[in-house]
Amino acid sequence: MESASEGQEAHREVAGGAAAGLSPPAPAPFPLEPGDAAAASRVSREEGVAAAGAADQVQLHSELLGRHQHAAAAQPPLAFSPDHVACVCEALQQGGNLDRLARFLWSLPQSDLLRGNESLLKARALVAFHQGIYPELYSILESHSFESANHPLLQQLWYKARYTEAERARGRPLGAVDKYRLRRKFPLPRTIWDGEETVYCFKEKSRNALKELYKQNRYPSPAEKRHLAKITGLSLTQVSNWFKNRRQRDRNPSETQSKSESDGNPSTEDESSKGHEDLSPHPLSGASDGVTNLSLSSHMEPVYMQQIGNAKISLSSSGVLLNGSLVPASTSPVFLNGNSFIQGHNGVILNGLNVGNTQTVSLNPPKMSSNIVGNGIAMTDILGSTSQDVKEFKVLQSSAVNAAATTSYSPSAPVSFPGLIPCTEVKREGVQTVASQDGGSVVTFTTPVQINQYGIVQIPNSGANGQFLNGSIGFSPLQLPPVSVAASQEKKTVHRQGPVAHSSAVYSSRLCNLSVTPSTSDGSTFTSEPATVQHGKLFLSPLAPSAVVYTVPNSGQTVGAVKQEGLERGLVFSQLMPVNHNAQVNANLSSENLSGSGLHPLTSSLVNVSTAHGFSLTPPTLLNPAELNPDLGESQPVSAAVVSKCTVSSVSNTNYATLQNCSLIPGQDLLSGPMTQAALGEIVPTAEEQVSHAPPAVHQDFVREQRLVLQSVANIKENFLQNSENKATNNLMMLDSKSKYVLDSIVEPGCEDLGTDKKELAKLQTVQLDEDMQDL
DNA sequence: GATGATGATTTGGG
DNA sequence: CCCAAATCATCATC
Repeated sequence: MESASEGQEAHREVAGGAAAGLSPPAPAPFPLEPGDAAAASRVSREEGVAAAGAADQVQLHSELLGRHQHAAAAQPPLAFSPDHVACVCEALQQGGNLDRLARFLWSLPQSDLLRGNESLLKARALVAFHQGIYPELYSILESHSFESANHPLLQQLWYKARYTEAERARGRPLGAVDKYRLRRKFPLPRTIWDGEETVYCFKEKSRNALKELYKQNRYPSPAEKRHLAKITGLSLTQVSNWFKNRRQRDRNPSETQSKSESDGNPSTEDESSKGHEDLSPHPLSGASDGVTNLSLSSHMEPVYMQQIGNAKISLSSSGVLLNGSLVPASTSPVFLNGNSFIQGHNGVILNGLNVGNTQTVSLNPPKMSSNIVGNGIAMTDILGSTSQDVKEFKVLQSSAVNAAATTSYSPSAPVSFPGLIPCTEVKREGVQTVASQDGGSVVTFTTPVQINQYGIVQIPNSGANGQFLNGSIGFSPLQLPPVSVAASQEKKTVHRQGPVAHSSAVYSSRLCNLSVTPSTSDGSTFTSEPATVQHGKLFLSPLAPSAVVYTVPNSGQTVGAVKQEGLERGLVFSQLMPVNHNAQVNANLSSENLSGSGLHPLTSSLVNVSTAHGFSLTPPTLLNPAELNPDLGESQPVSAAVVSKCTVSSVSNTNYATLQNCSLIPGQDLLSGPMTQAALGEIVPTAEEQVSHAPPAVHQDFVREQRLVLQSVANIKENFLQNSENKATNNLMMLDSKSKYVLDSIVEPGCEDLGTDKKELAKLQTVQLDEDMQDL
């Protein structure tokens, strides 16, 4: 309840909340009241104290300097870097001491170094608001494009300032309608708003994500909810409430609510949203009736959607997701079953996770080929998919125009995913390679593909390496023994931060080795290219022509368990980085299995498969975010960006261990601004990580290198270190297609990760203060 | 202001 | 703890 309220408040504050007059119960998102204990408490303990201390000292320092040098009429020398200033600003902001913040700002030199410093601008905006100098506030807000992390706060400032102005002008409190009109009259500047429509506190994107999952599963598992919450930025409670309400309203046909979502095409949504009244809660309810929805998301391309039997199939160049988790497709994959998936060479992802019983996804030759593979443009974010795309089953043939790659699935033998629920199969009948238009993509399924609920993909090698994808991607006969990582099964709540976060960060930022311990045999199979297993570490190198990784061996999982919880532990395979004739696979085992940490298994299990052999898409095309999607924000999950930036980082929070594609973060900030670190959540910065913020050189190496590395958390640290040492040669990157969402959910910029800086600052200022005192 | 949409809350059951 | 059902509160729109 509390969390719900909190979440609601938080969102309302951010979104339309302003209209309601900013309900007071919840702590204000920003401390406007000096001495706000709640705000102060938001500063993490150690760091917070340190920051506050530093801030105090800096404040004193600046005041002293001001007094001391007043006579000289000289601008006090900048005793600290812009980052330090930013940190102090943050500390003062969080401490709610705006008056002091104002004085601090006032005392700062008009240094160019500080110009453009976002924290400083934010602080100035806060001060302007606090002092009622609204024109200045508006000017600040409109003159600088702020990071999305600061949007909520600044948006609120914007609206509240407008309200206050109007109230003063009218001499009476504003009503909801008045505020609504003001919001319309003074829309948020794009500098503090991503442009995404927000209705009822929920962003359209979030709604779409919820709808997507709802269509496939009206009763998402807790894990799915968590994942959804993560990617939507909503709280778990909100997600649960949403599903609850949605189910309820779907159940009540009485309501006119054929719903806005079903708006145009009720028929297309009925299967999933209506007619399920009798469904009993079941994680696979969506599939329980054999209905599998392949949602489609497409931004600008025509998409073809076909419904065969009771399966809905939506395809798009930007990625399709099946059953559950929305995973942004980087290269236009087809996601089957969200959490874990296998992505083929050109973007076909077959996820083994409970695709459902007896689900058969038949893909019509021509259509499927062009759609699933129609990958050229990929980059579109799934969440960005307009519900219309999905609703309107009409969709149409995707113009393969954009598809530049050709992928053909033509295994000579059935591709089976052992362990998968009975008869779950994805088959492409009428195996025919569709001639790609202008070299477009072609996907051909000659044989049924079976996926198991663990995301294990076993593709019975059909002779010649079981050419599965475009001939360039084959399945090696090699089958590794079931992998299980010896790890404590401690509850997540135990070690959330600290070591866990750290290891996960390291882990994700530099993929190293996968320590696998052949053990339990739950049917898990790992199919991959030649690999070597040494000392519990599995090194899969050069994936040669074929670079499709499958499997998600999971120790301790009951074969029959078709629980999505378990599914989450599967590895997630995604093709994020087509690299020239190189194959790279990064595998990450579930953190839960690996370390028993609190890392979210779902996101912590990521595998990137980069296979470029035979890749026909020209790197530039794929790697240019702007081209892919001009609207992509800096936080968009553009795998290509990684290639260009070559900076890898990771994000993890209490529940998540996410492999972070640093390119999503403004490179400069990442490299230089500690504040960005803060934005990364609970990652514990380490020397190794610092190193991971690799120089451009990494990119080169990365591009050239073929590597498949799997690492277990058990060895994460040491392996990482090893890799650090061998950085020159081992430049690995873990890309996470979900990064964006992770980033989206990041809040609390704070100074938590600036511990070092702050301490140094504190020291510095202390020394200076002492000196000043002595002078005085 | 009326109305519908939507998120949250409460209550009761399993 | 999750769910369903009823209900409340708020928002968005006309």
